[in-house]
Amino acid sequence: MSLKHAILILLESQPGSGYDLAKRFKEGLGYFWNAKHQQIYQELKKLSAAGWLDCEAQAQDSRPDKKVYRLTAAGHAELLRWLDAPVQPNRINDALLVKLFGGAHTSTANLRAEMDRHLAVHRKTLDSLLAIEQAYLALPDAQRAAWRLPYLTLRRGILGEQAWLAWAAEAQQVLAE
Amino acid sequence: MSLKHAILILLESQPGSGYDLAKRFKEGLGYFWNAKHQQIYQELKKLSAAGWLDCEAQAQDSRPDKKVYRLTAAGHAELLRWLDAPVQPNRINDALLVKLFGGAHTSTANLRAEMDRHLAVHRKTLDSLLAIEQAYLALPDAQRAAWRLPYLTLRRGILGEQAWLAWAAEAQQVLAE
DNA sequence: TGACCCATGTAAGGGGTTACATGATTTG
DNA sequence: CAAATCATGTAACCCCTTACATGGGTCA
Repeated sequence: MSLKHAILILLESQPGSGYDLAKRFKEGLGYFWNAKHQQIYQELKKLSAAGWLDCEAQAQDSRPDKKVYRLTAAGHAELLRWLDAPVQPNRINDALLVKLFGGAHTSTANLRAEMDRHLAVHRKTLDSLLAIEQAYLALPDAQRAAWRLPYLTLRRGILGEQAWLAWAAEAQQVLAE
Repeated sequence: MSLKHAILILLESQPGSGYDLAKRFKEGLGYFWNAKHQQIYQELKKLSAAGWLDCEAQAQDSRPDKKVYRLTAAGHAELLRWLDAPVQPNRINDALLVKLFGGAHTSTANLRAEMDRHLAVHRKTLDSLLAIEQAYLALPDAQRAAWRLPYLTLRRGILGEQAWLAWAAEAQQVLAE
């Protein structure tokens, strides 16, 4: 899939370590691509083996050593190739919907409780996305222009979460009967 | 995850073969849970090994034999257990957003073409969901009541696709500049 | 005749999670 | 004193996709 290419994109704009990437995933890409550190370290190894990354060990005092990765020319070429190729639309595998689909076999109280749990998560996600949007909108024009494509992905998150919440309202009405 | 439990739900309401389930996935659950036949056959084997399904070979003339699976008591208990337990919110790994995020390294023409491809897919999906909704709304009250929970999952699909399209309109405006 | 439906699988490999493992430094 | 941050990994396992494999019946 495209964890590989997400990593290439992040390292293209700024070399970094695995730990570093994990943080950047949580912040920038986190709301539409998740990756745990274990997987990131594995991918970095594979990307290096493929010749797309160079790795330089960097000693630090009073901190563990780190390995700083950066794109090679081949890595850059691969990134461009991937960006040029079509990506497949996403499959969505949503366990909550499976549960609702089969919900006739359990109590509506249970389903309501489940919805409430998810509602809390989605509300929190939306709030944090809106906060990031506020920060973006407060930037000077030049920086806003530089971030306009990442901003589109943020908008996707916001519209998606708002739609989720609108649906949840419908669902709660049905479950209240 | 919950492919196992999606299968249990389908077989609970109606015993069937692997081929059969693959079709039912495409129709009923398909817009929020995807499964290829290869995986379904594997899962059926595992579910049988776990004692959750019984399998009965059924000979047919002028057609290949089929294996009809149905829930055991243990399978039914497992389904109830799963329905009672909380499910984790979904992770979303969306390659299109990764591409947009890194889109500064390619041409906007390329990004526009990519968006157009996805747009066509999402429009088609929405159309088919709306058609299913029309069929649902035309049902007599009693049947509508019986399908109200699956209908909620359909609504999720509709609201989700509409939100996607609204976002795409925003994105196209940005990419048109 | 070619495409599609019925019907079932194996095998290889990639993607991702969970559990386990270590150990110093900084902050509340 | 406890928790979080910095920093890196291994191993086992599950989930899922892709490619390969077979073979009869129906319909245009």
